Order: sequence, then structure tokens, then C-alpha cells
Amino acid sequence: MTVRLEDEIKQKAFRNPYQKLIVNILYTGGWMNLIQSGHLKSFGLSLPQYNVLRILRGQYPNPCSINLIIDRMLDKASNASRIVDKLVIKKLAERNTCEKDRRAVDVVITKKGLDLLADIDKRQDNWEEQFHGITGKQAEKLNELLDKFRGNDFYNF
Amino acid sequence: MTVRLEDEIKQKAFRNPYQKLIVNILYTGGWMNLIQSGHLKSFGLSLPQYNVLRILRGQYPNPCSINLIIDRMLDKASNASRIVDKLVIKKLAERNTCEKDRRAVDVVITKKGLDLLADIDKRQDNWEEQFHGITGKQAEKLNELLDKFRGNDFYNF
DNA sequence: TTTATTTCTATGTATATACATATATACAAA
DNA sequence: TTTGTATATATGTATATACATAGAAATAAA
Repeated sequence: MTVRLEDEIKQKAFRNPYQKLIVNILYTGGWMNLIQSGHLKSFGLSLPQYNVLRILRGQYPNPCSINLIIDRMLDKASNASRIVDKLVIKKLAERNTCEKDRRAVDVVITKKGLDLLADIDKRQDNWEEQFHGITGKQAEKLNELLDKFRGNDFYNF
Repeated sequence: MTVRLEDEIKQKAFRNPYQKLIVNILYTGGWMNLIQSGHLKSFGLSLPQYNVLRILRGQYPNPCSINLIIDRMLDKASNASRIVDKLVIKKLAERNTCEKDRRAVDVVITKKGLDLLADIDKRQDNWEEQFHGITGKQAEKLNELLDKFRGNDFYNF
């Protein structure tokens, strides 16, 4: 029961497959963002907050600098600083001035943050099942083509 | 010279292709957004403003209500109203109370708006060439898989 | 006709992004 | 040491989103 993009956005056919692809990728990205944001909202997190929290867990028990977080964020963050603010307010992370470099900060995930991520993990497989409308092989092909699509232009990041 | 997503975001391999796909779609969507926003910025437009302007042109010379704009927008707009504001300020569109239904507004693209879109159109083919790193056939396949991926879940919009 | 409900749009709030700039600290050059 | 420059982070502004709500007008129900 596939719905073609042309139908969904009530637009005339695209002039070529590239033109459609540009819109399709923007559209599908926004769609995915909406779904995942809705899911995370039930845990009191925004998508960027969730991503930063996972980066912090990846380093735990070592601290992260803001620069390290920026480096690892999916969506380039001109404001990792403010996202960390929110996590600190919710007591999901702690921030302290770095001893070795007083310009930098040490950000560490708290027990509360680790517990929250563990809770989300527990439900992950179940949540992901909604995307099994395509086969594993097709998902792999899709990944491959998306990687290739970005390939020659990754320097744009 | 393809760059795998695992490398770009410096992360361990994903547990399954679906998990990678979710991240890949978010990532590629954000990437595309950045590129297209940068392009439109040179014309003084944001991406949502551009999309609304094209919707207005699609109806020209007939007016659009805010509801019609919302209906046709790619990224669901809880605030088409404020995007139209910006277009009106730039004199790219006009807004008047609808005669037949005084709750509604008639939004119409101006000559200046039409000229701006025509200018962008002129450069479109040239701009699109940066995405020809994949073949037309691959682009078609990618479109097909993205459509299929969203297929069973389009009711989420 | 009066009242209740729905519809259309606008607006307030919280969060996020991009971009520019400010501030403190570290480091290098003189 | 003093000066200059680079680095790490924070913050201000404009724009955007999601969500909730407000206000006016249209429509339905009584």
C-alpha cells in the first residue's frame, strides 16, 4: 500500500528523478523526525537532547567537552551548549569547568540520565518494528543508496 | 568515494539495517536541508518560505487560504500563518480578508514573488547537477524505496 | 432566534537551528 | 613579559517547529 510522493503533496510529476529525490529526502527526513520526536516526547526528551545524551553515555564515565559533542552530533549543532543546558536542568547531565583547560567544560551523564536511556533502550526493538514494511534486504539497499547519494558531497558538512 | 554513515558519525556498527536506516534518513534529510537552505539563502528565502511561495504560484492568479497552504506544505506547518507574514513583509505576497468567509484570508503571490521564483527556476538545473553522483536509475530506485519505506505509515502525517 | 459547536486564523510558549559576536583562557611570538 | 592570536564556550538574533489556546465568524441545534 505504497503512497507515491506525488500524491501525498498533490503536485505535478517531477521533471526528473533527481528533482523528486531532493523533495523526497527532505520529506522523508521530516516525517522520520516527527515520528521519532513523538516517541521521545513520551520520555520527556527532544531528539537533539536524546542524541547528546547518547553521546554522553558513549563516553561515560569520562567527561565530554562541548566540542566533542559537536563533533559527534548528527545534525550539526551550532548550539550544543544550550542543549546541554536543558539536560543539566533536568539533572540528566552535569557540567563543570574543566580543571586542565579552564575554557572548556566537562559534561558527564548522571545516573538519572543512564537510567532514562536504559528505559528507552528496553522499548527500542518494539518501536522499530513499525519500520519493517520493507525487507531487511531493501533496508540495506536503501542505506547503500543514501550513502552513495551523499558520497560525493559529504564535504558540504 | 562513498562515505559510510558509521564513519561520518564515528559510531559503532548498527545492530540491524533498520536501525541504521532510521539514523541515515534523519541525517540525509538534515544534510539536504542544509544544502538547499544555503542555496535559497542567496535569494533571501528560507526553505519553508520558498515552499509556500511555490504553493502560491501554483494557485496564481487565484488566492490561497492558510488552510490550503497547510494542506500542501511538505513539512507540516503549524504556523503557515507566520511564514506568510514574512512573505508579506518582503512584498512577495499579499494577504487580505476573504470576502466570502470573513474568518479566512486570501493570500496571493505578487509580481515580485513571481519574478523571484522565475529567477530561481532559471538556475535550478545547474544547481541540481551536484546530485548527479548517482545515476538516474539509482535515483529512481531510491525514490521507490523511500516511498515504500513510508508507505505503511503515511497515516502518521 | 438563541445557544452551542465547529472552523479559520493568529498568537504565546518551549525548543531548535544558523549565524554572528562576546568573553575568558591558552598559547605563541616578540 | 607583553602582545597578539587561536581556542572553548556562551549568548543574542532571526527563523522555524510543535503544541496549546484565543478570538472571530460560520454553521448547526434547540
